[in-house]
Amino acid sequence: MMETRKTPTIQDVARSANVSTATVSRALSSPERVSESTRARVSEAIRVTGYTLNQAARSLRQRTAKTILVALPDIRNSFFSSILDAVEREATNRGYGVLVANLFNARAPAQRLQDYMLSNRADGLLLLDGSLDLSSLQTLVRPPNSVPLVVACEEIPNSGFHTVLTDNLSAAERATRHLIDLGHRRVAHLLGPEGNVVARDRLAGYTKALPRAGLEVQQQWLFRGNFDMESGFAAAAHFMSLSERPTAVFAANDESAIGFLSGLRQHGLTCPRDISMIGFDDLGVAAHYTPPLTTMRQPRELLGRMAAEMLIDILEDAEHRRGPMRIVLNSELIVRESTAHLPLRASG
Amino acid sequence: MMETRKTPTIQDVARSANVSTATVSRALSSPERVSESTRARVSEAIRVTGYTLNQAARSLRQRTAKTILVALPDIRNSFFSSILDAVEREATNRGYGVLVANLFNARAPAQRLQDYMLSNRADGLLLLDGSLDLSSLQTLVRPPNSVPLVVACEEIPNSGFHTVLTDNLSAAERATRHLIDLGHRRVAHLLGPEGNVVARDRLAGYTKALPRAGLEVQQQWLFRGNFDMESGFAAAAHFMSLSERPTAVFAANDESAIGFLSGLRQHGLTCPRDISMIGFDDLGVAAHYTPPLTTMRQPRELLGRMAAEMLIDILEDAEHRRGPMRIVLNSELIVRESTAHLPLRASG
DNA sequence: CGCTGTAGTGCAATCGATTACACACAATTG
DNA sequence: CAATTGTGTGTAATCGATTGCACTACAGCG
Repeated sequence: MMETRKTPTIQDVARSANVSTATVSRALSSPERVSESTRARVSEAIRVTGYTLNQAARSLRQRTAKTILVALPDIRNSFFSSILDAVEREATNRGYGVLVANLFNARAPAQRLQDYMLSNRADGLLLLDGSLDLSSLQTLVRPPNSVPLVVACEEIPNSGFHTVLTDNLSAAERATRHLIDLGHRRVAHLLGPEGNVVARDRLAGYTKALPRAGLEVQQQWLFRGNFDMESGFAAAAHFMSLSERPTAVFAANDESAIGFLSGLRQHGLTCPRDISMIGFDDLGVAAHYTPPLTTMRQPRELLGRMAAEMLIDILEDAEHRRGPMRIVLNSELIVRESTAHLPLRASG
Repeated sequence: MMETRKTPTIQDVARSANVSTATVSRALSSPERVSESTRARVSEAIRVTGYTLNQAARSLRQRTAKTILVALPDIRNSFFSSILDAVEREATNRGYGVLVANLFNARAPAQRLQDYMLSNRADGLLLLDGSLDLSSLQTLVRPPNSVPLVVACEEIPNSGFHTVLTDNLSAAERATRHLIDLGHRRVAHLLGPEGNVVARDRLAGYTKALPRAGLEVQQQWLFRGNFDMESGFAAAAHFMSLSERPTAVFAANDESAIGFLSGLRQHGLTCPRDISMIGFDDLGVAAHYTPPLTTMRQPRELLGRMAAEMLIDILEDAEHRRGPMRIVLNSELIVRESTAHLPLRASG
């Protein structure tokens, strides 16, 4: 057989098919420009030589890596890993690779992203973290760098970046109203991380729902949280120390809701007997928690897919002058067993 | 300022520093080979021009992508996303990018990996999935392809591949013994997916522990499972249909354990009052489940880190003739509240 | 002084694909 | 029939960095 000690190149294919390298290249990337018979010869030669494209060479010439960079605050977070999953699917379908950058505890996140993008390793950036410095992102996005960027899940205010997210404010309002509709009047909110835009919107939704029911926002019923179980767990201790305790809590996300319930359990309280709890996200575990968690389901798969679609559309359409795009997806109330009518409560 | 309409290249830097491109390149990759003063001039020129390396060009020349490919069965699975997290950390520290390939439901997984690897997009493959076809992997690993490969978490029997995993068999044995030590004599096992090596080892550990306590393996106490919550949930229904019910279950992983408990709850049974349950993995949610889950903790972060280390070590040491490496990490029993002494049970 | 060794640098080839341009030939048109 | 258009292919430049080889200058040595 062929005595190819090295990876076969397009040259080898050309030789084997008795055509020029230009023809081989064209047969690969624009088959319609090559005659039927030549195409067949090239295909056969590729088979015989076992040729595979050298992506580095193509990238160098075309200034395109066929790769997107997904930057996320924390891969371990089940919410983000679902998104990543959807993004990877869509990207793969469209022939793109997915490079991941975990920003959690990273030293200079913006710098890292910049290095990645400017070194031609990725063609576009999908940012799932709203906490980055606006000005360094703008440096990236504006000429001469002109990095294609889509922000998903989170949002960067006043940035004009393309964005895909869910209706956090209105969903939070609906979540809160769900509790109110069940008769609860003392409704607390377990906050997301300070400074986080999503957390801010969910708080805003909560804040908006209360007065509509004639209720007031009470500062001591805004529990500090951080989107993770530990912070929810800690908030439960705070809850216990309150003289006048809420009968329902709207948690900024499922993880913190679960942490909170876990903390409550330590103190002998049970959900929904002693307290109603609604979360946000509908993580996989929400349906199987004890009790199954009422929550606002975010369409994670859709969100990830649309974000990837948007970014790749931008990449493949060099003339994207259609202005900033913004897609808002709707969340859905999933009622399970962690919320109950107030009158149904046995006294604690 | 500089009227650079295009990304500055090493040529621009060379011109600005008044040296040759060769010198600039050396200043970047082997600074000790360049004089102090030149080095300073180059640094300054890089600053002035805003130069960033074109990774594609370097890859082409050096036949190195500075990237590893991580292939996993399902990113959404919290276990794998933790591993991915650790891998990403380690890779980043060592200057490598991480490309992810989600194999879940993928059409031709082996083919996809091969395409990735042979197209010079990644230098090495970190495989977190043991279900791939051995022969296609061997094609990849053996000359002339010679793709550096490390298998982690799972294992591919008789493959001779480098492997990092945990002591599944002995850990499963300890888990089972924990239940036995608590006085349980009717101990069931919620299986992992059929054909999965890890699941097989955990079953083997379970099978080994029983006779040591004078117990027999009962076929009807081996519940079908699939490492996910849904399968655990379904297994609970099967459990309920049993005439003689076990008093304790060792689940092949936490997810299925949670699904099982969730199913049990639907039937009015409570853990640990009616049944003791031990899981495997110690997912984040295990500590905050109701009840907090007793489980075998796998050192996920360590495992991910070591796997990445091993792979990158191999990549950077071309002469790795030291034979197949195999690292086995120990799992740790974490006792929480889902397991209880048999005598302490109130009758169901 | 002449010889050798070494540090520092430059020249130019190279990695493997893409693509602008040129060209040959066939088909179509006025 | 000449001119024009179109189709299919080849030649060679190009992308941007790395690196083998050659060279200079100077230090150390006998």
